[in-house]
Amino acid sequence: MPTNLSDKTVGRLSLYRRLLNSLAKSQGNYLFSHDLAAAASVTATQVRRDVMAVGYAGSPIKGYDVTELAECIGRFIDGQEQQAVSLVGVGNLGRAILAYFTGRRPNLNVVAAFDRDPHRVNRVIHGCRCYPVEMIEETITRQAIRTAIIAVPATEAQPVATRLVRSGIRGILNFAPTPLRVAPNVYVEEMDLTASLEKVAFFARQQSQT
Amino acid sequence: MPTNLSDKTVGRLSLYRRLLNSLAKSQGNYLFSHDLAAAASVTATQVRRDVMAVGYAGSPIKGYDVTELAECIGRFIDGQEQQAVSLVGVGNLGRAILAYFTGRRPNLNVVAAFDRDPHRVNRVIHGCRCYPVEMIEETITRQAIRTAIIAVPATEAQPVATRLVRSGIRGILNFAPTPLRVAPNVYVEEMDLTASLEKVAFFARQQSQT
DNA sequence: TAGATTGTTAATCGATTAACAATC
DNA sequence: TAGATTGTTAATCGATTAACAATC
Repeated sequence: MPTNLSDKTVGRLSLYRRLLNSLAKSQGNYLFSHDLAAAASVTATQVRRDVMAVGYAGSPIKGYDVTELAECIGRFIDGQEQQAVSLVGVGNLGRAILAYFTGRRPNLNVVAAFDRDPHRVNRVIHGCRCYPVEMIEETITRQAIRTAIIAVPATEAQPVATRLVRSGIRGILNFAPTPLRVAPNVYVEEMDLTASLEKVAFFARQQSQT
Repeated sequence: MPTNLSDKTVGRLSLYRRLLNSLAKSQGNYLFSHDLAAAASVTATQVRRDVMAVGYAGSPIKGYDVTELAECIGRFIDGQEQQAVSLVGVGNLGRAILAYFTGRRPNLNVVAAFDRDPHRVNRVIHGCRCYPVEMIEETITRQAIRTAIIAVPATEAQPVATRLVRSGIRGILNFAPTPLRVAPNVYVEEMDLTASLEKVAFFARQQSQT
């Protein structure tokens, strides 16, 4: 119902859902906001605010029904039907991403992978069919795929992104170490491993000096 | 010199440095703030603010000297000596991370990897020696490593993090899909691939509906 | 009821953006 | 000089946090 959810809120909701599923086993079927907050490393108020955003109401005595809340978040994030994902770049990182997501989210499947290397195409890798990059437009349009993961070298990321958007992609998870410029109606999440590791190294150094 | 740099600022600086190195080849040796801004997908004011933070001064006529600025940022982020990194978890994702960082940053090397699986230990993978997890404390303490990457299953992430911090680790890049709770003097960067992909899928769905 | 939690509003905090005098 | 950019301050924006009445 709330149409404008922030980036961060959606990320936290995704995390809550997973935590709920694992907490339900160890703890009971009811949780208070501070239980969930502790598991997610956020504040209890933040949890209340986020849960409120999906329109689920807890009880002041019992707290939140774990099963119902998880389902409610699921309906909210996943929508009605299954969502197909495509992957461009089946190198070391691309294959690891494929393996990572295989069977992890039932409603979120990588159904098509693309690569330039002739040795990788026309094979099934981690249960996903790998096509040549020339077939990006045709495959994505035909299967009406809206989400893509980019795991190609930095120099190729922008042209690939442009082709993807032209084919109908509206959300991109970008592992290439360069920012993408796309139309404003396309959501891009940058996963810059180099920048992240440098940040960690920087603050680690700073901490150990004090 | 500026002691309190924000998380995001350091990340952008890391990006600028890489962009500068590649821009220097295609463009000249001087760049204006809006050139760098366009490449990094931020505003020119943001670039000026960030550059100012590392203490480098540009010229109103020439702009920024690409080589000098890149070196200045490098000195700032990397510090004086090389920085060693450790990796825990040499599964699909761990190996891809190893391959990714090998030779990419000269000052940032993964020098020790750890795994529970006897088939993976005591081997050299992508140029990095792999030890059994029992040797975490000894190895990290002896080599005075301050930075670590966690790529183990969610259930093992917290105990691994605790051991790492006890051994002297002060910065963690966490790929395990669960938030870590550590002492406040330890910097943790969460890399939650599942949450990121769900975010992308969510906004892609929302965009294509409008 | 008393107590702890809930949904929700108000205050705070920090980062981003806009604006402008100083500079070459 | 005129012009475009710089460093830097002030205004804006948004998210987080704190506070509180309502609820079981």
